[in-house]
Amino acid sequence: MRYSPEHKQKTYDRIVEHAARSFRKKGVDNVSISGLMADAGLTHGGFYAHFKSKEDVLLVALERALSQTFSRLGDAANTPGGVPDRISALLGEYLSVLHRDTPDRGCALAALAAEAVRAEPRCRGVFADAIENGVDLLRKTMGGDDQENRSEALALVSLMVGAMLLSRATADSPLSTEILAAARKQGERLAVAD
Amino acid sequence: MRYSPEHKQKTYDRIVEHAARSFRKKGVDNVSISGLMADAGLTHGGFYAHFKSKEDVLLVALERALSQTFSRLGDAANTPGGVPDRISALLGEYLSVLHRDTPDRGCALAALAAEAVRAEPRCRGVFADAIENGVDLLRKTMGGDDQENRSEALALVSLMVGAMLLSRATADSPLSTEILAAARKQGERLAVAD
DNA sequence: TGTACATCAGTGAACGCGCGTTCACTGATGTAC
DNA sequence: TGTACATCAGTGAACGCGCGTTCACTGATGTAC
Repeated sequence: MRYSPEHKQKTYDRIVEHAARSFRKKGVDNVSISGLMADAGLTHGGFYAHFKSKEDVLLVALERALSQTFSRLGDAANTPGGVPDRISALLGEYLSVLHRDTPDRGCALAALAAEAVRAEPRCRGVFADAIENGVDLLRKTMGGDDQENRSEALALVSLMVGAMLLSRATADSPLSTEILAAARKQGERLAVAD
Repeated sequence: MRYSPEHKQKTYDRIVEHAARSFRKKGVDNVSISGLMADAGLTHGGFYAHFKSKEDVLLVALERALSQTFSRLGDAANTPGGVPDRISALLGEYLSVLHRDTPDRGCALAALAAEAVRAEPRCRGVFADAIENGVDLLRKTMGGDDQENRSEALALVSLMVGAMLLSRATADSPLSTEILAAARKQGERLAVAD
């Protein structure tokens, strides 16, 4: 079956999209090549026409997942209003119960950072780029661009990712939503105070 | 070989101690029962004289790891000086390059939260207790105990865990130590400001 | 005190299973003439 | 326009491997008498 010129690209995209979701939902080691290909409507052997290894698809899937997350956060931060409103919208989007309960569509840093780096050290470069993107987005949203601003943005990213991680780690306790609310509140304080 | 009365307890402790380190170092799925028992100087079959399953030892190992971490943090916070000094000592202990580079001896929330909850939902209870312990320690260190204080403590725990996670996820980039420094600085601001 | 027996932590072969990867093959479509 | 051939995305059997768990067994020590 020799397919139309853009067919292979479409298949590739389909595999990456399913991989980006599965890895975030199940963790690196609980995703199998067979499962990924079945999700994409294919059989396992064909995987190697697109990727050299499982680690390769992980890397590409992480990039896709992270760029989708930043695109969504950028939209949220584009809300009308002043700096406090925009910061509040961005934090509200990230630190939501919906985000907590749909890790397969959410931030790959919160879902996968520890595992992915263990499985494939090259992930560190992808994560570093993603964090810089997050810092840029936050600095633009906060306004100003001095050194203090960068330190605040780095801490805010850490706070957001950490709160999502801990909220998921306690998902059946009242603590879970309490963490989200506390991170929103203190995050706003960090971002808005001079 | 029937052993002396306290022999079994010693073996159990030895397995749990090695498990607590291996899980943090390698992740849940990359620790094998055989490896664990070999670390403890035993063969794999004997594992089931001590635990019902791999998930059971994970649960116990997490409890041990977390209680060791809090004991160390409590010592650090017991430094002489005022509230800012104690907060600074606690943050400095947690947000250190040493902690980043020795996950097998460090905080299990930063190393394992995402994976462990996926592998064994009962871990959520262990993590919730640990976070409450962290919050208690921070509130005592900050002084005061009103509602705002609790919100600050929850955000500080999230900031600390998130910063450690991201610092490890970027361990070969300049960003890694920048994250640790930013979290120390902004963490002190959060804790000390009223 | 001496002897027979019960205990049970630890051994190591065996189990069924799913994994990542390889490979000979298929067959619809693009290309050469 | 028609025909022969090359391409290569996708198929599915097979590979070697390590896993968690089970189980019949061992043998040093504690207990019963």
